[in-house]
Amino acid sequence: MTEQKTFYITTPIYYPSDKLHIGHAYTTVASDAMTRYKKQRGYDAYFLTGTDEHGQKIQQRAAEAGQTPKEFVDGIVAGIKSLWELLDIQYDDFIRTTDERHEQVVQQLFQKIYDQGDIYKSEYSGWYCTPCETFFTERQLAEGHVCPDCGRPVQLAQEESYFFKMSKYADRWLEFIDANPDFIQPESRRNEMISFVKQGLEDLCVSRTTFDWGIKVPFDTKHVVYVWFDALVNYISALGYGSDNDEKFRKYWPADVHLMAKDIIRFHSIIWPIILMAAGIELPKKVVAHGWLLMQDGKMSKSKGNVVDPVVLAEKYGVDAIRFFLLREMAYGMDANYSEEALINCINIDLANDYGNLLSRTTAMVDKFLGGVIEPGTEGTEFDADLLALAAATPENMAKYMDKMDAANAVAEVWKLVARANKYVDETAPWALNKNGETEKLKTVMYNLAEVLRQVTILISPVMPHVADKVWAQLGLTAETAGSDWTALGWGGFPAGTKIQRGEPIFPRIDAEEALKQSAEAAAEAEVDAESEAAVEYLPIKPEITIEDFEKIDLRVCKVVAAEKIKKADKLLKLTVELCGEQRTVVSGIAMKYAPEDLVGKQLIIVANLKPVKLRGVESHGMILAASLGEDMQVVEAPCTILPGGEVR
RNA sequence: CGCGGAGUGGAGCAGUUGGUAGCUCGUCGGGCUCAUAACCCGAAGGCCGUAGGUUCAAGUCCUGCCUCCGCAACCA
Repeated sequence: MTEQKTFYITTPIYYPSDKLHIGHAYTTVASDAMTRYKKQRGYDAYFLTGTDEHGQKIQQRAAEAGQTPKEFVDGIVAGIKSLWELLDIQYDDFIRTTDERHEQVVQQLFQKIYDQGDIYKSEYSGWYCTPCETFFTERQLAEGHVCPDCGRPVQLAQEESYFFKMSKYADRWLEFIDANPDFIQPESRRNEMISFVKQGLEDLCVSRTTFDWGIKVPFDTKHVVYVWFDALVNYISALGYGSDNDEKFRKYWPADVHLMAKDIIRFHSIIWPIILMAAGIELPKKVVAHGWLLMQDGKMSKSKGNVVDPVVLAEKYGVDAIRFFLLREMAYGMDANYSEEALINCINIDLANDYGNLLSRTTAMVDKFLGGVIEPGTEGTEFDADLLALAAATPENMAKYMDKMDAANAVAEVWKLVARANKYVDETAPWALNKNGETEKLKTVMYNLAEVLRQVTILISPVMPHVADKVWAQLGLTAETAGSDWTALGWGGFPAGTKIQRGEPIFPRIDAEEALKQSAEAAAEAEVDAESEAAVEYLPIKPEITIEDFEKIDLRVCKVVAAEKIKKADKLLKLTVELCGEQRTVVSGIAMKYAPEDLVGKQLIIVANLKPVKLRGVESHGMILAASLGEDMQVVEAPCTILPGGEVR
């Protein structure tokens, strides 16, 4: 007896510092649909998702919320799990990097790689620029051995760190990629990664000492393991790698697909494989990057966040519709535009008009013409063959794309069959057959339509897990009689003599105008909320200083005589200001709010005795004062009755 | 020259290994009446960003340029 084939798919583990958005939902829904599809085809499919809970940002966020990091992530993880429940995500395991089973494996791997000499303690971390608080490698330094950012001298500084010898594996990586052309998908990403590695791989710093919310380096507990090293290991730790019970690891590894958005392909296609190489573990079979869901008017913002909150969408339009839309719209490997209008369109056209309506008209005709009973007739029509041929080919057509992780085209193939069936209704004109008493033909036509509906519903149920039950109810079937996997797809599987049960439309059309109006109102409300929320986000008051401290700061009135944008810098303006009878140049980060011409002639306040610094190549002698709260910002204008040079205190 | 992506009929997109430019929506005209104002057919509408090059043949390969969009950097 042959063993059941396995299929192991993963999403990235999500970073719970914020609410998840619809992009995360896409990755997860796609993985879920793929898993269900593989199960339908008889695979032993295993689907892993989870959360990546360590790191400085989490530590900070927790501190802000007045919680321990663990308390903080526990709260968010609960939210993520309920979102997945809402979206009907059936994961087989949910790993958290704070799970003990995970931490053990990370430490074990880190130790192993260290023991074999591929992780080493660095004697020096590099050249340190104190004002910039940044380390640089020899190569990054600017001409004259100075800081590439500010141009000031750098010191040879020692920060103890552990490094992973990635460089050593670059050639092996390239060979591997060469031998496995399908490893990185789509191909454009593959090329990108190859050229990245060919530029030369640096050893990777894999430990941190500046915070402690992480997994301790086993042999040097001052250090915590770098979050990506930590996170990537989840794909095997979740399977019990290196534990007493590594049965799942032996069964499912190597993973068939690591699915993710394009921004983290580098970690998955370069760092992760090299960690595995170093550890002597087999590499995954495929790393697939999908595109981003772009918001209609730019990127997602907090105030709009509410509108694209998957929870809100799912409640408003239904989980099946959201899942269908996500998978149908996102072209393989490309970015897609999200808009609520597109979502509504997709629901009305594909689901309501094409699929839902096919069910309605079929059940209506069976009801009216045949007393509600579906059974094949003894006579067919000249149009049957074409319909049956497409129905027979559709599963394979769909599979061709599905197996490439191209859900959008896979769905499109199924929809060709839906469209064909609608056309078939027109061609055969059952109402005419009814009128002419051609009952046998009529029965055949209706049977064929019902059978197409059954097939389509089975094929699409990995994408829309709830739809089948609704369709079966109207067709007079159950999950058992209709079948649920590919073995049920043979033509003629529809039980003859079934009595149908007409019902309400499964996908009612949506009044786009009305729905969008509602959303606009909700968005406006959310914006108000966001604003009041933003108002609450005051920066904390800094520690007390003395009047002597304050007197060190020399604030002066100055007059702007010239202003221009600094190229290659979105936020910077170069101002020429006059004070005390002299002119000086100041760089100010206000270009997002002010055009150069807005400022000329204005009297502003300058910190006059600030040490000069070079920004984007321009020397800045001082700092212009500006008031800000959140996104809002305005320069502080000085009274025009005081001449430039007048002091402010 | 920071990294990357994109420029195809009104809108949103497909176009695999180069060989008559397709799909969905919208528009117009027609058909049907079973159905969720749904379904079916037909039509109009494209110098495939631009300038060159390779080729018998280029949306598809090569080079330059233009425009747009993300990310990074910049906030003294």
